[in-house]
Amino acid sequence: MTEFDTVVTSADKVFTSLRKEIVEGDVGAGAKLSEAELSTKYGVSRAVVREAINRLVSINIVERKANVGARVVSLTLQGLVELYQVREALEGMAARLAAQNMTDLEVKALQSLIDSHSDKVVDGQRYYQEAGDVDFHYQIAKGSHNQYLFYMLTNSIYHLVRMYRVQLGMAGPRVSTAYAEHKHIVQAIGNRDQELAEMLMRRHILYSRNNIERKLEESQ
Amino acid sequence: MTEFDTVVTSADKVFTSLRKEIVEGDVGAGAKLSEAELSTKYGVSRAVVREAINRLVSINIVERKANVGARVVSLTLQGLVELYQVREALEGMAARLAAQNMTDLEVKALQSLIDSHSDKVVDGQRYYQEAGDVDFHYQIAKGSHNQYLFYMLTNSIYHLVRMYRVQLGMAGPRVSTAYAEHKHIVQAIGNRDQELAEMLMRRHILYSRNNIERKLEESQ
DNA sequence: AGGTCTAGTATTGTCGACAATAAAAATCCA
DNA sequence: TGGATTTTTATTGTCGACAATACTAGACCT
Repeated sequence: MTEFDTVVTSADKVFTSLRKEIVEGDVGAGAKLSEAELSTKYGVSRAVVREAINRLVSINIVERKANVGARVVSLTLQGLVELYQVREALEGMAARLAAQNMTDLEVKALQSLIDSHSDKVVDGQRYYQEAGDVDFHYQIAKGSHNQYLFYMLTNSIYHLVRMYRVQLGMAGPRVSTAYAEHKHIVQAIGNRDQELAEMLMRRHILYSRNNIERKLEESQ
Repeated sequence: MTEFDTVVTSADKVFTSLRKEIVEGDVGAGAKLSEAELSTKYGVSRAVVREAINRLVSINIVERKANVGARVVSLTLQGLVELYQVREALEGMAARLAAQNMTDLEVKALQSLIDSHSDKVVDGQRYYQEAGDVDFHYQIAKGSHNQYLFYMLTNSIYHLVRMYRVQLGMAGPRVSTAYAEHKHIVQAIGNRDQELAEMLMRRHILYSRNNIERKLEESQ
């Protein structure tokens, strides 16, 4: 009766569940994914586990070697750098397109989002929760009005980014300064300044990368 | 005995074959992919066809609806624009990174490539073959020394781009001016000018988009 | 006749079993 | 004893059959 009741197959469920476990670190980086094992764990046939794993491969969270098996990707400095370079390119474009294509209503929603999420104020500085950061980037990706771009960011890149952040224990260090950066980006978008919006977003991601990079280096 | 004899499974073969047929237009845009039909055609079980189709989905060449089936994506102006926006972002970054990371040897190879591929000279202008364009972009993607970025471009985006070009009959119009643009990009990379390399590459792709966009509009 | 409901059909989703491959263990030979 | 070779074992790749779902066509009601 509902208009868009998206059909969910069991492979979908296993895929979503596994993705969460991997991203949240319950299944560690580099861990092996045994088809037989998982099929008993989830109470489904190997075929659906296989399909779920293949989808994890397609979003670059898992690697598979023929006749050998699938492993969760391992976190490396090189991998982190590459990921953030791609992210910088794509989110920079997203910000540019958001400045161009967002409706006035969407801009307003973005502004109120950023205000509402600056909850805690300590020492005169506003502190973010991570959820705020996620929502912010999500809305801009959506505001690009580019489905393809939105799809790439939300289905693959954000999960990989979160995997790095979670497993390196980035609970919320840099979040204080992130707020100011977010605010400037929103201003640029509000002014329909595509050039500036892209530039600020790229800087923002670069800073974020430097921060997490430091963490990764000291943990090795 | 060979060092890297990559194992090829039958799903790989079906995937590669289907991808070619789709990109080259032998299987038209919007066409339905019946699992049963394809399994008899290729002489394999439905399972391997299914896996191949799933991989085509992950490349964004095919769409699948649960319990309904898979169809080749249809070519639309909107889709083209979105694709080229993503491409502009990624290849711009690739050019920037190439300027930063390519070895002197790689730069040399790129320069000689561009010279060798300017075969035909008509009316004092050099004309490209399409293969030259492909090789050019491929080498820059590789020269970024970013595996992740390289993977995205060569496994998904380039195929989609080619699909649009082939099915719209872009044999080789704009190729004359493309040569000059390529040459400038190579110069910027040779000078290790990241900023300029990125900017020129983005322009180059923008021009290319305008060209193909015109073609799509008049064909509808 | 128009629309709704029902039965039939075709296609996809899921399953368990078998075949093929690769890693591990055991054997053989210098 | 050390290293290559064979055998074993465990895991993935492939298959055909069955179950579940969505589209189609027909019956039924008002």
